[in-house]
Amino acid sequence: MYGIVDCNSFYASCERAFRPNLIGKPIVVLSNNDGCVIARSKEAKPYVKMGAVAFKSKDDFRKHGVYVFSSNYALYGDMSSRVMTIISKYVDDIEPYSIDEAFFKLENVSAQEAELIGKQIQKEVMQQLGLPVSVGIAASKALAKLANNIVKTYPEQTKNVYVIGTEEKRLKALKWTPIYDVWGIGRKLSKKLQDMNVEKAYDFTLLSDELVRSKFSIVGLRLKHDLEGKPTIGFEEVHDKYMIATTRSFPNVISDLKEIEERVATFANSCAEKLRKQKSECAGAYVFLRSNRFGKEHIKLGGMVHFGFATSSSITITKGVLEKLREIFKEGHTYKKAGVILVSITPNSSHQIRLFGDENPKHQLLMDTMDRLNDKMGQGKLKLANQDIKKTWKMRQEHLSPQYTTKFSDIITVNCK
DNA sequence: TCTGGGGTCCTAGGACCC
DNA sequence: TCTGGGGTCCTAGGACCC
Repeated sequence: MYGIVDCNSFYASCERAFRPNLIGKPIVVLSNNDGCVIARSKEAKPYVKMGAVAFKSKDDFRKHGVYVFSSNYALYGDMSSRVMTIISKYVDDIEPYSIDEAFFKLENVSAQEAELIGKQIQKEVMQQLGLPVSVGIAASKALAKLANNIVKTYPEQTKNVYVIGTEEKRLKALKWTPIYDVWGIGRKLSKKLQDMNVEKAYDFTLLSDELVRSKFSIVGLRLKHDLEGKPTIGFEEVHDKYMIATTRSFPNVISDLKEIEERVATFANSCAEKLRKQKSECAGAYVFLRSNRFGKEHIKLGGMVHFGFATSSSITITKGVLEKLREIFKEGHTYKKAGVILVSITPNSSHQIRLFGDENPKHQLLMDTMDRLNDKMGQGKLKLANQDIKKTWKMRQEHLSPQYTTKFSDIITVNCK
């Protein structure tokens, strides 16, 4: 059987785990730059829409006593890995799917046993981390997702765990689930399906394989089979990232190339650090620049750099990216967002040596040293000279909570009487 | 003043190879 | 009169997910 564990309102729950006085209170967590709402506790859902723009919602927050947090990824990332560790103890295989979700596999268990395991996971995560989770279990990943939706809708009746263990339950679940709630059916596809009179997940499974294949490609067909209870969407082994990106919006628009270069150099450097962390190299990078998508101007520029060999050197990557940036840059426009995306990523253990034009081996030593120093002394202590040195770009984070679990100075003190 | 960021997978078409 | 077949790699774009 396949299962999925999904943390409820994960970011909001992480904040609450260290602030018990917020139990039962509405909480929202904002995106980078405190831009918009990306997580809401159950209590906040009636008052705040997902994606609500923070500066426009201030009055609403005040009116309903909503507690507001900036996103604290050091905290969420650490809590996430603790959740994953607990799940691993109970299951035969685990596939972390996102920061707050993981699929798992159970071999040779009955529906009753599976439910018991689900309950144990739920209980231990709550006890050890104070995080509420929903568990869905079924014969395939898509059905497990469906079961999870049922839990989210009926937390009391299901007691946070639901198993689709019989054919009868499978059909009931399919007939209950609107097509737009099916995992893998987004806005575009649900519109298309509704035009074909497919309202429920069940209706989708009634279409012929040929029709689904022709209209929704192999992806749609796999989903259909998964919903029929024939597990088709595979269990993915954890692998290194195929793509690594650092992209940011600027607080204000920028039109000066020099300023953009500084920012982009920092993005490239941050990508290179992530790349080295996963022990990979890349052979290319994409750099892009674009205007404010809410403004009058609509300009999107971008270009691909090929390094000619696989590298993880910040120097090589930044240099290539900046050259490409200068090439694509157009004077006389205002830009709001830029980013760097590394592609053609391969493990550094299989580095292909080039007869001509490989990288200077000294880069590797220098990067190792930089990484070690930055690890020890704090991120960004050592930078490349083309990064933003004098002017520091700070993310707007007016409601940031402490790094309770990853920083010695932020560990909370508990008084035991 | 202010509107997020980071990923995956698939398809179609072009260029090329034998 | 007729004009093969099978394949790879790359890129851009679209759809989706959290």
